[in-house]
Amino acid sequence: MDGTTRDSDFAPRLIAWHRGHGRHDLPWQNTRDPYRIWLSEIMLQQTQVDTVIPYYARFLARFPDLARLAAAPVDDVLALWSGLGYYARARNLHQAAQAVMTRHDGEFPRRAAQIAELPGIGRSTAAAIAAFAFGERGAILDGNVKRVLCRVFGIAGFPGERAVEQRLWALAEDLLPQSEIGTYIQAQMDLGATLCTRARPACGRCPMAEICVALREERVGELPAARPKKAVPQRHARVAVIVADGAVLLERRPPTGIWGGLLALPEIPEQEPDAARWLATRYGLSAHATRPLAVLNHAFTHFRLEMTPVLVEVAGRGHVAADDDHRWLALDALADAGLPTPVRRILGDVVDGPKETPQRELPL
DNA sequence: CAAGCGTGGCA
DNA sequence: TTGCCAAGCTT
Repeated sequence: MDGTTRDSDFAPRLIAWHRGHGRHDLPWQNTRDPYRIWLSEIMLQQTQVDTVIPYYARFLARFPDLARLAAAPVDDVLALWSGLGYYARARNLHQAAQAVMTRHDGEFPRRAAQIAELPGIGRSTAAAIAAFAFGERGAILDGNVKRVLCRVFGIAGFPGERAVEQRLWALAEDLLPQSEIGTYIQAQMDLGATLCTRARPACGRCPMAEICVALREERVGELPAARPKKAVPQRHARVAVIVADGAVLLERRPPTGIWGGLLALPEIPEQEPDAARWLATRYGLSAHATRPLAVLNHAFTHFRLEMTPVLVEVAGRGHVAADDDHRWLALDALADAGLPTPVRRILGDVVDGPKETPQRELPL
């Protein structure tokens, strides 16, 4: 080696490595069905393979093809997405399916440029779908590729920053092989996910070891540069678990913001100390018992939330209608609803009793 | 164009 | 316990 990393070395090394060491049996591989490939790419956005696998199987069992997805109520789609996070992905997936039915006559578009016009599909995801399903030559730039390129080519700066990202896109385009594009793209993801991992990468087994700038300069631990630190705000919410006839009252979240469009527990305003009075004013229901439930802390990427649930038992459902934004959900049917994870946990505790936490016996 | 958007795993 | 971030997109 002359000490320089040549672009022309990159793709051949990667493709050769992939034959013996890549992943070939993931549930969304060995198909050219754009629907299955698309679904996998959306679920895998900011989400790791092991997390996605069970969701992917359940989703396909319920929605085996694009037409059935398009025809389903969005609540059914959200129910299958419940727990996976980034729920805009599910809403966009559903809208995109309907767009393919109406604007493309049910035929999934074949060109990356057209694919990228569908909601929830950006440049990288469009290129991946076009490559896997139709063999179109195009670059992707996901977290795996960014990490590998930053290390192999010694690129400093936070990859989320515009200038660095533009440089990475240009590099990714330059590195594209002329053929075997699907294999190449999968190989990039596999290398990043299995060897060139964020923590403790397996440089000893890496096909890029001989040409990797970060390895040669002992900067593997520094590249890619970390995201700039930011203070994470702490928020609080008091929520009502209103139970009547074995069902709990859920309220739809606004379309934008956290858990947008999902069903969740109604929030008791901060300035209203009396839960029972709030219940009467807000819903015309009268509580015959209220009791506090276990406080739950939930961490998001960009803030922390302390949820204080209050159990409110009411004699009947009163005049609270099950309109589009309100539903009485049977407590034995939690699995069927699109609920955020902390809400699912709180309701699970109401049904099963709170998880036993090891504690000393209290002296009497 | 930087911020908003979930959840779980791992150090 | 806390911090960090993973097969990104939208606004």
